[in-house]
Parts: sequence; C-alpha cells; structure tokens
Amino acid sequence: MPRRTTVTREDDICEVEFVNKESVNAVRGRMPDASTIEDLAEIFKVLGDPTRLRIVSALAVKELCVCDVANLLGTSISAVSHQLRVLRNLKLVKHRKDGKMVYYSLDDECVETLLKEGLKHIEE
Amino acid sequence: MPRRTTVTREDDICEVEFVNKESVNAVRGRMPDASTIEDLAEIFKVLGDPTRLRIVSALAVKELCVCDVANLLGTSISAVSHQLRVLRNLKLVKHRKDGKMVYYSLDDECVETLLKEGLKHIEE
DNA sequence: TGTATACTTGAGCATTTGTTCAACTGAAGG
DNA sequence: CCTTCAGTTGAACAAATGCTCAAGTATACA
Repeated sequence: MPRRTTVTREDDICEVEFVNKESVNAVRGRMPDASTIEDLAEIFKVLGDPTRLRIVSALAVKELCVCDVANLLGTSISAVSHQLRVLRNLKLVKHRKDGKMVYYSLDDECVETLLKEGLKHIEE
Repeated sequence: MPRRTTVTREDDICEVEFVNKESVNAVRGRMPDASTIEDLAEIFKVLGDPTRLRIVSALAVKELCVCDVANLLGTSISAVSHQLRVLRNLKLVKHRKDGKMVYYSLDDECVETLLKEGLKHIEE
C-alpha cells in the first residue's frame, strides 16, 4: 500500500509516494510550462483589478484621454495614470500624444476577446 | 502650485469641464455596468495568481486529488487547499469525495476557454 | 517670459494577499 | 476504541498592491 513518506514538519511539501504517478506525470506533460503560466497569470492579474478592467472596457469602446478616463470612472487622474502605466507595461494599451493631451487606446485585440469571453461567462 | 480647475483638494476627482462629454457619455453607455465588471474582475483576479493558474491548468487536463496537485506543483498541501477553496468559492472547480481522498476538477468549461484564449495571446 | 494645463512619477500608507504553521475534522484499518 | 492519513481551517506575518499627495515634466498660449 503506497504511503506518504515522512513529510518533514517544517515544510510539508508533498513528497508522497502513493500519489498517482501516472496521473501526475500525464498532467505534467500536458500543462503549459512554468514561464508561460507566469506570463498568462500576469495578464489575468492586470485585468483582475476593477479599476484597470473598467479602463480597459472603456478603451475597448473608444480612444480616450487620461482626463476623460478619470472622469468616466470617477477616480483621480493620478490613480488612472498609474494604472495606465501598468497596462502600458504589459502592452495592453498604447498612447498617442496630441499637444498636451495623451490619448490611450487598446493595443491588443486579444484583450477584447478575453473581455468578451469573460462577459459570456458572467451572463449565466 | 498645480491646480486643476474645479477640483476639490481633498480628492482630486476629475470634475473638469473641458472633458469631451460626448465621448465620455458615449463610452459610459456602451460599457458593462459596474457590478458586471466587478464580477469579471474577480474571475480574472483569481486566475491571476500563478499557483491558482497552475492548479486550474492541471485540472483542465485531468481530475486530481489535493495531494497530487501539491505534488505536481511542488507546494504544500495546505497552500493548495487554501487556493482550492478560493477556486471553489468562485465555482471554478468542484470536488468529489472518495473515502479519505478529495478529487477536484474544473466546474466550468468557460475557464478552459479563457485559458486557451489567454495562451493564444502569449504565443505571439 | 510667465502661467496654466495635461499628465507623470516617487514616496508613503493602509489594505489585501499568499504562505506557513499548528490545530482540527472525518474516514479507514486495525 | 485508537491510530493514521487526507484534507481543511484560522491565525500570523511578510510581501505585494492601489491609492493619495506632492512635486515634476512638457506643451500651449498670453
């Protein structure tokens, strides 16, 4: 009978023997590798903040300047600017300068797809 | 000192006049409402953690017990259990008891869709 | 040149988050 | 019963996050 090998109490990292090795190995081979998951998680994480998601949803409709976005969301310009920078770093939005104004828009139609997919799920 | 037009000092919520009102209103009318965005953000947030995303990716391949998942990820059983609870609360995974063992699997094919969509984006 | 606007950025801060640890539940087998 | 095992849970704590505030940049215009 397979048993859990002595799990050291300090770090109870699972080192069990009886784990279904076939299962685990089969799954391991069919999962995206660690760095891919890390990248994907970062995108989800960025979209996982209501403020940023609202910004993205707004920009999905129309290019907007920072002030418009802040006005739309009812938050401070500074907060919006900070979050736009996060979105910019992940290349989810791009910006265009026009005089003093800076206009932001989506940089990736895939974000819209994710948004739509997510919304489909919500509407159930 | 820099000051914005009619903005109160405590919270510099943007109440500027010169905002493009047409744009803002047009966008406001075509955005998902606040609570929908809140719900969607929660899903993205949950998928936005590498540990949870790895769990979900694993379960997308095959039903697994907690111990298998911990083994697969190389993390503690406790940590996995905590995260499984989060996923369960959002109804992204379901569980099935078999004696002492608890087997988890995805509860929502939409999660798989989101995963695949996200992966598509990564592979560019 | 001087002022105002549109936005950015760094520091500070309170809040949230993920993990660990230890105690606990409940099922299985003596 | 009693013990072991698979998993759950709460408390504690460090790390990360998002906001505000204040100062800074860059452009426009008088």
